[in-house]
Amino acid sequence: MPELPEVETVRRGLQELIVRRSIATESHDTVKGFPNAPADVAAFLIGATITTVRRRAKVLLIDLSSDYTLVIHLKMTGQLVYRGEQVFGAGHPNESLIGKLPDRSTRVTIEFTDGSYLYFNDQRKFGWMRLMPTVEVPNIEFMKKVGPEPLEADFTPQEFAGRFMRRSKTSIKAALLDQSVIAGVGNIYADESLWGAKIHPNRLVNTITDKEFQVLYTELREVMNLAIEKGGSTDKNYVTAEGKRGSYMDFARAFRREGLPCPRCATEIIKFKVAGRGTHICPSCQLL
DNA sequence: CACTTGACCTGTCCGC
DNA sequence: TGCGGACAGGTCAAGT
Repeated sequence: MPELPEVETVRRGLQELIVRRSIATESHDTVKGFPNAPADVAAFLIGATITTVRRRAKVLLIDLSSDYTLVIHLKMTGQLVYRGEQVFGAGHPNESLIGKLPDRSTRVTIEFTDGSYLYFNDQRKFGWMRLMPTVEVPNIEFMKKVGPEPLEADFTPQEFAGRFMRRSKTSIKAALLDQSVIAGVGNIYADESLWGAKIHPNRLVNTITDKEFQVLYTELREVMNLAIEKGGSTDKNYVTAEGKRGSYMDFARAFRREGLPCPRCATEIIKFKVAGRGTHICPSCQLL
C-alpha cells in the first residue's frame, strides 16, 4: 500500500506530532525484526526523545536522542497513527479505517510521557521494524541497494534514464517497481506515470526512447508531487499519521479505473497483469 | 547472471 | 447465508 507519497505524508505528520516527545513505555506482539536486540529497548528506546523523522524510499526513520533510530517499513498494510487528544471509535469519521485504537491489528504501542500514543498497526504482518544505532542505518542491505530519490531537486532526467540500463531486457513496469532502479515507486504511481507518458507497461526497457524516458521522468515526478499534496492514496488501509484518508484516488487517471473512460480519449481503461501485478492502461493511448 | 515466480499474512469480495 | 478461490498497494528467496 504505502509508496513514496504515502510514506512521505506519514513522515510529515509524524514530524509535526511526535518530535520532542519522550517515550515512557513500549509494548508489542509479533513484528518482523523487532526487537532485534531486546536489551536495546530498555537502554535506547525507553526514556529517549524523538529528535526527527526522516524517510528514505518507502522506509521511515524515527531518530532518537539516544543516537538510535527506529527503522520502519509499512509494506502493504502498515499504519503509523498518533493519538493524542483525539479519540477514535464509534462515530468518528475515520472509524472504518482505523477503528478504536489499539485494535486487533495493532503490533506495537509506544506511549509518550505526556500520555499520548504512537501505534504501529499492520493487518497482514508484512511490515517490519528495527531499533538500531543511527550511524548503522546506511549499512542495512535495503539502504545499500536502493536507488536514488526521484523527487530530489538534483535528480536529473539523464540520471533517471541511466538507472534503467541495469534492467534493459525487462518490461518498463517491472523496472519501475524495482527499488534498486528508482526509490519509492509502487504499483499505483507506476501505472499513473506510464499512463501520463503514454507508454505501455509491457514495453521492454531497451525499446524506450530518450524522449519517452524524459516524459516518464516528468510524469512520475508530477504524479508523486500531486499525490503528496493530496495526502497519498487511500484504497483500503492507508491512513496518515493523524488517521485520515489520502485523496489522490479521486485524481487517478488509470489506477483502479477499469471500465471507466480514459480522461484523454474516453476509451475504457482495462486491467490485466504485468510483472505479476494488477495493471491499468488506456488501450488506445498506451500502445505496445 | 538476469529475470520471473512464489511466499510471507489477513481480510474482503465475488461467484456458485 | 455459506464456502472456496482470487485478489490486495511490497519485497525477498528460490527457481528457471
